[in-house]
This record gives sequence, structure tokens and C-alpha cells, in this order.
Amino acid sequence: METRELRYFVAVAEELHFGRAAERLGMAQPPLSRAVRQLERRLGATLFDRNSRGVTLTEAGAVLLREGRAALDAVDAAERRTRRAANGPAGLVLVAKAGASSELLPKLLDAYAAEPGAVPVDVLLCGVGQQEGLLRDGRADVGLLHLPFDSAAGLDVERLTTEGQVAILPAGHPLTGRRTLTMAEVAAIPGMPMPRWPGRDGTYPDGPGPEVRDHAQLLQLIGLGRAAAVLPESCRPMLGPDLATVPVPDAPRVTTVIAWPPHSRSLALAGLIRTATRL
Amino acid sequence: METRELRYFVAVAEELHFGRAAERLGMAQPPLSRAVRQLERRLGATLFDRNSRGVTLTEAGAVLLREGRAALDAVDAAERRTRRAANGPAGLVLVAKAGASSELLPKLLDAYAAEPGAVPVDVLLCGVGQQEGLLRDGRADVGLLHLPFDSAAGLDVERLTTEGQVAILPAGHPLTGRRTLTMAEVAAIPGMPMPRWPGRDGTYPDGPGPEVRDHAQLLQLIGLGRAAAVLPESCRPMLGPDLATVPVPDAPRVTTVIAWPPHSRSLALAGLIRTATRL
DNA sequence: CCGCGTCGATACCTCACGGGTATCGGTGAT
DNA sequence: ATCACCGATACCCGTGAGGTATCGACGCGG
Repeated sequence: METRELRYFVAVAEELHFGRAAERLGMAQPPLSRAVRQLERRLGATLFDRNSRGVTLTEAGAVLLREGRAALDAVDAAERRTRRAANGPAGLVLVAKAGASSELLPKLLDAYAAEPGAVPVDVLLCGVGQQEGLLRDGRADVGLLHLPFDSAAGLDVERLTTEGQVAILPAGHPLTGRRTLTMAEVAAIPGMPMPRWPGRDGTYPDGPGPEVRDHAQLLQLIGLGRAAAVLPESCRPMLGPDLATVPVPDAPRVTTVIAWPPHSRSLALAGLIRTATRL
Repeated sequence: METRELRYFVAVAEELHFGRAAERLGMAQPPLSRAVRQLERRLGATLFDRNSRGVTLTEAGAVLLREGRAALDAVDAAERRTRRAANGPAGLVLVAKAGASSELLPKLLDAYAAEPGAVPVDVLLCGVGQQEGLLRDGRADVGLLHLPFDSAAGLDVERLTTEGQVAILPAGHPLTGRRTLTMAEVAAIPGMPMPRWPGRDGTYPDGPGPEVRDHAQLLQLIGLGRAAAVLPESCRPMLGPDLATVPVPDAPRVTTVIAWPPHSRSLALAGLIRTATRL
């Protein structure tokens, strides 16, 4: 199977429409139809049900979509990492969620920079749920993830810290007088619904809350009294005076891990991981 | 990057010889040379140092070899799993080291078969260190690994059991009278060196001990008085009367885990994993 | 010092196949 | 009944993958 065929298939599987997929791929529709049919013949598997009026994925097609995306990511990662290895003599790209781990991250970077043999570390801040993709397709070498929010599937990890969560409320809100709150109480505050985070595919679940992409955005909304949220304790130092926190003991505890793609444990990466676990 | 180019590169990188690589690929040498050069141009990276009289990998080439193998495995896995999904309506392939987990494995299979909605499970017994490859390229869906011997890099795992290790000696050997032994003592028994296991690339490290590939082979050698070994406790029930065991408290404890490729958690696989963790 | 063998690169040819345009056939909506 | 939509088919063309023949550089034995 060639990556070209795989890319064609994934495009069609995502669009569920040969014409649009062809447009996205910058080609005409007939050769795309032909290529997909040829792939089906070679695999001996029907990938799409063509119900004249759109297409749908078969079971085998769903498998190939899942596995094929992972394979394409791996190919992209190989290409990117090779390019990087050829140009700069090293350097690491560390990815973290914008606004998270605001204490841990500078500590880690300082501690690592002080190590003998440390290489330059580029920090890549991204939105929620994008880290895994960046790690898997080679745009980043190592990342800070927060379990159970992020999934570490397919990545190697080391535990760093575990912490409880707190509710974030506008200063002066009646509930800020409470010693603790429950998840149910926070979720039920009138007029301040819990925000909705994007899923792994970048789309938002349905619901009443505002759609948020990163922490800055969320904190602003809370300051405006338009939302309430539950976040890890470590976000406290970065809150302005307009926000208050109340512990939420029944919220799941959050584990911060350092994660990296398997089989890519370079010397520099190993040093960074060692530094992180010693903090 | 096309998989074809990647396969060509990997062949040359493994042979370090364009002629032999071309032969292995079933093609002539000139087009292979040209394809590799073109890949280098497209990547903007020199992959080989052509020192007239053989070739050697550059740093970037080493990166691409490592990452490219993983990528090719992922592509193969996608292809294999799609074919399987298209033909049989399911079934799982479970891989285990021949001779290991001899108690756990039948228990797991029986318990799973009794579950509602269980699918047929094919058991694939393999040599030491081959499980990861089989899982990564899609020939197997799930496996039993033994940490820290096997590496679970790039696989999702659930812990099943942890156990200590025992020395395996021929019955009647003077040391069988001891209550415990240390690793050092077992390694130093005259005339009975510790065996050498193959590494991840299938080659054996240098040393005095015999080369072994699976447990049956090893136990036979011990019975002949040609080797001593340290193995997990759970191997005891499968030893014949000609072998004796002595605990080795300072040997690393062995954790048996059930492992599967990430992103491939089918319903059937989830059931098997759930059954395993409940044992 | 000179052939000779080895090995990757180059030159050149051929044809398969990837991609384009034009068009068809089937189906649901109006 | 007609039309719009969408994937499949027919057919053409140019690129490029792969083949053969040969070159150029280097190491080695006589």
C-alpha cells in the first residue's frame, strides 16, 4: 500500500464524497475514484458502500481509516524528524497546553538548561487535545499531558505530579464562601454552565456551555461571569484578582505526565525526561 | 514520502550495499540508486555517506531508519487489519512467548470464552522478543508481555500480575539445598553460565552462555547441566522432576502485562482486556 | 605501476500508470 | 417528466519508474 493511496482513501473517508475529496486533494474526481477502487481490489476489501447519493464507510473502511491515519502520522513523523536531524544538530520541541503547567514548565526548562549537555528546547504551546497529534506526527518531540483529560495512547510516559482540582469562580460569587464544592454543584450554577472542550477530532460536543479552546479564553469567560470551570490546583498562581477558587474534592485527580513517542529516545530527550522526573 | 521509497531506503540501510539491496528488492541497482538519491533530494538530507567501497548511514539516515521502520510497520498493520476486518467478521490473535505464562494463559482463554459475546481467539506462540513486532505490524491484536524483559514502548498495557524470580537448577545440584540465592551466585556457578537471549534485532550479545530462543530449549539445557537460569516463579509448574528451583530475592520482579496497539481498541479486544484484568 | 575487480553513478530507452477531459447511468427532488 | 447530483467509465497524454549498457573511482595483487 502506497501512502498516496492511503491519503486518497483518508480524504474520501473523511469527506464521504468523492468530488469534495478530489477538490481537497487538488485533483479531478475520476482518477480518485479509480485509485480508491484499485486500492479496494488490491486489499480484497470493500471500503465504501456507494449508495448513489453519497458514500458510507464499511466496517473494513472504518478499520483502515483508524489505522491509516496512524500510519500516515508515522510516515509524516519519519519525514519531519529526518529533516530536523539533517539540519539542526539537535534541539528538542516540547509541546504543552497553553496556560497549563505554568509552574512546572519554567522549572523544568530552567533545570534542564542547567544540565551538562543540554540542547536548546523550543516550546510549542497549543490548544487542548492537540498535543498527541503533534507528538505522533513528529512536529514535537516531547510533551506535558494531563491525565485523564489527554490520552497517552501510543506514547511512552513518566508520571510527574498528581493534584486535585478546584472550581474557578468570579471573585465575589456567593459560592466562593464555601469550603468545598462538588462537581454537581459547580455544573449546576445558574447562568454559568461548564465550558465545552473540543474532542480529539476538533469538534465540540453538544450542550449549553460556551466553546473554549484554551485556558486564557476560559478564564476570561469566567471573569465575565459567563461560565464556571473546574481546573487543576496548579492553575491558581496564574489567576488574576478577579477570580476565586474553591476545592472540589470529588473531581478526578489530575496527573501531569511527560510523554514522548516510543522508539525516539535520543540522548537529549533522555536527559530532559530524567530532569523532569527528578523535579 | 511514499512507502516504496521508504522500503528502498530501509533495504539499503540494512544491507549497506546498493547491489545486494537491489537484489533483495527484486530490481536492478541503478533505479535503486536513483530512487534513494531522489529521496535525499526531496528530504533535503544526506542519508548515506558513499565512501566508495561501501556506504554508511549518516545521522539523519539513522533517524530515518528507526522512524521509517516504525512507519512501515504501521502501514503493514493498517493493511493486515483491514484485510482481516473484511474477511472474518472478527476474531482476535493473541501472542505469547512459548513456554511463558503457562498458568495465566489457559485461565484467561477459558474465562474469556465464557464471556457473553466472546469471539474466537487464535493463540500465536513466538520466540522471545518477537511479540512487539507482531503487535506493531498487525499480525497480532493483543499479547502477554513480561516487564522488564519485553519493552512495551508504543503499546497500551494493563498490569496483570507481578512475581519474583527463582533460579532453575538441575535436581541434585549442591546449590538446591540453599534457601535463597543471589543473582551473582547464580551467574557464577562454574560450568553453568547464564544463557544469552536474542536482542530486539534478533542477534545475540557476546558472552560465554549458550544462545537460547525459547523456554523449552533453555530448560532442556539446564537439565543437561549446561546452564543455569533465573525465571519467574510461575514457570515452576511446567518443570519436570529433573529440575529444582531456589528463590532469588534480588532478581528484578517480573510484571506480566496484557498489551495491545493503541487506537485499535475494538469491542472484542476490550472484552478480552477486561477479562484479563479481572482474573 | 599496471591491469582487474568492485561498486555506485550516469545515460538513455521503454512502457505502465497516474492524472486529465468528456461523458454516461442511476437516483432523488421538484 | 425533467433536472441536478454524483460516482463510474472511456479514452488520451505525459511523467516517471524500471530496465540495460557503460562510466568513473577506488583498492588490491602481481
